[in-house]
Amino acid sequence: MATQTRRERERAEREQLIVTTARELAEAEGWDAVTTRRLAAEIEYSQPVLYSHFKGKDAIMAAVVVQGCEEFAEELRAARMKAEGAQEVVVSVANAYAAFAERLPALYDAMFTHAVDLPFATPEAPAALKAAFGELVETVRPLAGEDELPVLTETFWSSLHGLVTLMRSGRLRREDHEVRLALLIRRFWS
Amino acid sequence: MATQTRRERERAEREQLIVTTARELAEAEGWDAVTTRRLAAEIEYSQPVLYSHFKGKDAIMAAVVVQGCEEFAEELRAARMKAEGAQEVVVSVANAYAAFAERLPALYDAMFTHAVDLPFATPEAPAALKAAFGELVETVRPLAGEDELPVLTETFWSSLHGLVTLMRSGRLRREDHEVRLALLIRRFWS
DNA sequence: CAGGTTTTCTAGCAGCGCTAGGAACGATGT
DNA sequence: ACATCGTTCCTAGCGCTGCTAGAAAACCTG
Repeated sequence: MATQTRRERERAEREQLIVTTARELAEAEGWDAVTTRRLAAEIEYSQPVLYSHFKGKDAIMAAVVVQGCEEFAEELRAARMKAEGAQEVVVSVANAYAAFAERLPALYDAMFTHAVDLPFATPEAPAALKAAFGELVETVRPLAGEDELPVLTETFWSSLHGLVTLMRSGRLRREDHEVRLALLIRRFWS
Repeated sequence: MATQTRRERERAEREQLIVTTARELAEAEGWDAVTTRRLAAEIEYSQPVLYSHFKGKDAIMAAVVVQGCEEFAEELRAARMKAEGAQEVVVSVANAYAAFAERLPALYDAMFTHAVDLPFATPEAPAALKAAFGELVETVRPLAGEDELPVLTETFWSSLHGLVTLMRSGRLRREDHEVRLALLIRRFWS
């Protein structure tokens, strides 16, 4: 009876350990280093244990993405709350967005670059994803004007995403990042 | 004497065959299908032949990218030339950009998403890359105003790139693509 | 302590990028 | 015309990948 609940708890803890370890390993050495063998060694279990929790490596990455989106949404929310005035809010959120991608590049890649088997722009999308997008919607809302809000948000999001990814992959000079970000906001919202 | 030149020519032809086949295979079945074994089978040679032309798989992809950039630059140039008036030119080039990414998604991914070992935002960048970016610069120039031209171009490019990649990876609803593109241009250039 | 269930591990498959070593080919000198 | 020498090419194999079947170990229960 009680043993059953303990087992379930331990199992849940181990599942969380897998997700956390995968994320840390990816952040430390890149997703290429996150092999099932390596991951199993890090959590001090054998390989097949991973498959008793997740369908495969992609499912582990998807779990990392979902948890990452929760954090991401929180950070965007904090940035949105601490600023006042529509313009300042946009600046604050955009900076938080870029800072997140800069601080956790592997996580960001998994969330928005790698092909993870998750529904995105549909009602079935995980709550965390919708929450993160929702923060952007709320950021854009006061400045939307007559444009349709979701589409405008998607467009602004795309621009931020483009800046972040092209810089991270070495296609843009890093030293001009702040200039580009300021430029984008000015062109977009004035 | 003459045999030597014939051999060199045949060798060059085979190298081109490798690049072309890699690109077609990637476009038809995705980059995951482009394994060295599969590629060797397609060109009807054994695996090690690939390594007598290229250092490794990454080098083959890099060659595909460079050739792809040449085509890309040409298409952008054509789009820029056929339109008149700064605004119309931007619309034309932006549409050509998005159409290229839509028509050749695997190539586009290799060019701007995958980590290919090529210098980008530096003087050592391949001419084809600089040519493609140059087309965007010329597109932006008449509308630059007091902003610095290269940085403004990078920012606009990033926005296009973000739109294209997020849509292609299923993060954005495809049916709103034209609306987003129009929105971006209006927000950016008026 | 024995029985039965659940959990975990060992070992292996097919495929990956890449490479060493020998076989087969083709141009050359007699 | 033939043997020799270089070059080109392929066979076979290494260590790695994600993933899985079946044996082994650990565990709770009676």
